[in-house]
Amino acid sequence: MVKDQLLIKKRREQMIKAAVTLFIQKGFHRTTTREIAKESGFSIGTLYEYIGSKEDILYLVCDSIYDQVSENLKKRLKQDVEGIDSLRYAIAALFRVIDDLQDEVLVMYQESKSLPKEALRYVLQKEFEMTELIQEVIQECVTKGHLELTDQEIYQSAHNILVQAHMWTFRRWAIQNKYTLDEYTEIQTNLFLNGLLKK
Amino acid sequence: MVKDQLLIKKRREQMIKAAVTLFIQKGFHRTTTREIAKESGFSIGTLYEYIGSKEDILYLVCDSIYDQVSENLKKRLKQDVEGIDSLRYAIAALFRVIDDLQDEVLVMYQESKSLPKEALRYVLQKEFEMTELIQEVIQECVTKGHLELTDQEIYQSAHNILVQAHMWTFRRWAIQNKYTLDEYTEIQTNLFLNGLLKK
Amino acid sequence: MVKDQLLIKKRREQMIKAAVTLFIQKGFHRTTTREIAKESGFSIGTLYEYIGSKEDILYLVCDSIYDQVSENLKKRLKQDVEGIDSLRYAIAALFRVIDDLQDEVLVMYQESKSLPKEALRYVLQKEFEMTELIQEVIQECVTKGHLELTDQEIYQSAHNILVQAHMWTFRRWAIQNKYTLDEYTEIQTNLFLNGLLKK
Amino acid sequence: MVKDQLLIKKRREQMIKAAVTLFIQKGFHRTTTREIAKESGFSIGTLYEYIGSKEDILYLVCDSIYDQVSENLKKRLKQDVEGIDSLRYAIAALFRVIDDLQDEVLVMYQESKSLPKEALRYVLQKEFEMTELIQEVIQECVTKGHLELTDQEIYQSAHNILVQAHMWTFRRWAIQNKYTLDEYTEIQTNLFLNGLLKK
DNA sequence: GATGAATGAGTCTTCATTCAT
DNA sequence: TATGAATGAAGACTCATTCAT
Repeated sequence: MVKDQLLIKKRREQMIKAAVTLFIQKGFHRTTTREIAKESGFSIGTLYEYIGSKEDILYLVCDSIYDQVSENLKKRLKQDVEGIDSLRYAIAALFRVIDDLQDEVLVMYQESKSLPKEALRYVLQKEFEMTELIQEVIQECVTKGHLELTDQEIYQSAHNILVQAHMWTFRRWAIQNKYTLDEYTEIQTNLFLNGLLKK
Repeated sequence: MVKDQLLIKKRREQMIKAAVTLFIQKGFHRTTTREIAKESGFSIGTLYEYIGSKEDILYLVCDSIYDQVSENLKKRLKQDVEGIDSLRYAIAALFRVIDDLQDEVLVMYQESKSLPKEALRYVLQKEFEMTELIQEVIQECVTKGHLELTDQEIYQSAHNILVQAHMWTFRRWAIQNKYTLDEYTEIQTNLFLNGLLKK
Repeated sequence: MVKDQLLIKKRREQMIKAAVTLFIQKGFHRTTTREIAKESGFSIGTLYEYIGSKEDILYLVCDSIYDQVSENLKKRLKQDVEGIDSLRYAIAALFRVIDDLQDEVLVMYQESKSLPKEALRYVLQKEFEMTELIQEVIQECVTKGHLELTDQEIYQSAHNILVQAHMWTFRRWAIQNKYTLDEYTEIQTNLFLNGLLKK
Repeated sequence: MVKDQLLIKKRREQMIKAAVTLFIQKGFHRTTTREIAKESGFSIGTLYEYIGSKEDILYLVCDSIYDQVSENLKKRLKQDVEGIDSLRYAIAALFRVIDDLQDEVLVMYQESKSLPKEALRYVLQKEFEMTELIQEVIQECVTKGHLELTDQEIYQSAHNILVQAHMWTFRRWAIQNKYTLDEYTEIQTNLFLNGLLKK
């Protein structure tokens, strides 16, 4: 196996990019390691200098996607917004991040089940942490008195919002030709908030 | 190919049952036709008397699941409930149906993407029709003045409800150990309705 | 896997014959499963209907050779010969059997080390049993008073005789162009016996 | 390719040592060049500065083992022993040398067949020369009248003795847990000589 | 002289599908 | 109708060897 850490990083990025492209087109199982190597720009031998098995690629892909989503989301959440708008803003931010990484997210949604058990657990953990980011924003709104929700409702709302973000990709056939991302964001935010605002 | 229609039906049901069991355990791609034949109780030769290719099995499975969900849901929706409760009732019914067919729904969620294009279109069409069932219930509430929603909101709400039903299965790792189906139903219904009721 | 036991036996015999031919020529590791299939007269797919892995073939080969050697030897040992001649006869019989199965024995000598652990143990056990056959003949001569040997000497003599039989194959480059099997048998018998006869 | 002869010698010795260790553990074919390089303490690139192909390593190993055995044996044979004892002594010396280089000898026994033809011939030549060393000792005993043997018997006896020495390694599973090297030496010497001494 | 990243031919093995019985 | 033996294309992965630095 190759030693140069920088090279490893570079090559793996090449692989991940190639893999996402191919997984989108044909799914994980129908994509061959040779195809990934070719799309990555190197030989099958070289591919295996950087991974141990085909499943490793799927893992790298999932891991990288989470990191990207997470990083981008955190970057956006830093903005200083107050009150109920902080939640509005968070939802919009999340939706936008997912929209930007649409293909990647879709791949992860469809293929992560093929991960070996241990890796799957790890990936689910990341999904959990992402949900918590949203949960915290909601919690803050509740704490500050802008929303009135039970703990269970907070927890479930966070999951709902995340799934609604993912929905934008995995149900694109039903949604994306109906409205733009901005419209979608507004509709979902309204549906969600109108019921939660104190009356 | 076999001609006796009754036999065809019987054999296909055997296959579908076997396939669902196996797809749940190992996914479509990791399940072999031989395994399906064995689990079905007949030989690989016989299997191919009733299907043309492995993908046909996946199609049969998906088709059958939709029919079951659809049929069960329609049965439940027949109940005569009035006003906003009709929607409450519809949500509960949907959630219950999905819960009953949990494994099947999960398989469809995870594997339908492997369907050949034509078959996928057909299956999505069924998903559409299912959404319309919910949409109609919402629409009725709006028409009758129990809810105030734009057309887009109606459309999106129907999708949301359906996805929330599916969520109960594909996010079970995060939800099913938190609350029972009844609790889940109540939480989701509250979150949804409290915002939609006229104030 | 194929069910018809008779067919399994037949196919495996084909495989074993093909494998011995090839292993002799190029050794186990340099022989591919495809070559074995081809030489056996069927496709690679069919080959794997009758074995689980390449190592299985080696095991089948070794097992079969032992059975052949053993069977042939036992057949020959049945002859009714008395006194010290029973030993002379046994040695000659053993040498002849090994000579008949020269290639097979050589393969086993050179390749059995590549057997997976468990299989190796099993094969060594068979080698042991074969040695015991010789040991018994010697023992009988001692018991009857034709030879005077300690237990250790009996044990070691049996091993020596067996190795001398194998030697005829694995040292053929030094021996077989010097004398015929009959001559070899006589020389070895003399060298061995002349020292053991009571003086 | 490197030119410094001293360095070549040093590097090759490192390689041989590493290779023997690994060949013992896993055999020639299952050992990779990378592993040999690593165990040798240098890179795969460096390895190929000192050899042309993997087979070269096997050749170096075999050649080196013969040289060691041969050298050690000759050293021991120098002792001044007279009469039949010279043969006793030679046998003991040979057995001891082989015992000292047990692993190496075993490797050679099991793997030399994988040598390319030309190299194999060369190695067999060395084996021949080694046999001749023993042959000479026996011949001397015959010439001096201590033993009475035909030429063929002399030739074969030398081979027998050598194979008995090797047997100590390749049949260790049956012998080494029965008696010590000294006991083994005594048994074999007795079995051999008692028949050859003039009566 | 030493390094180690890159290569790709070659290997074992799987599995959907066919077809004679 | 049912069976299951036969097929071979295709896939994951290995490893001896090269060569630019």
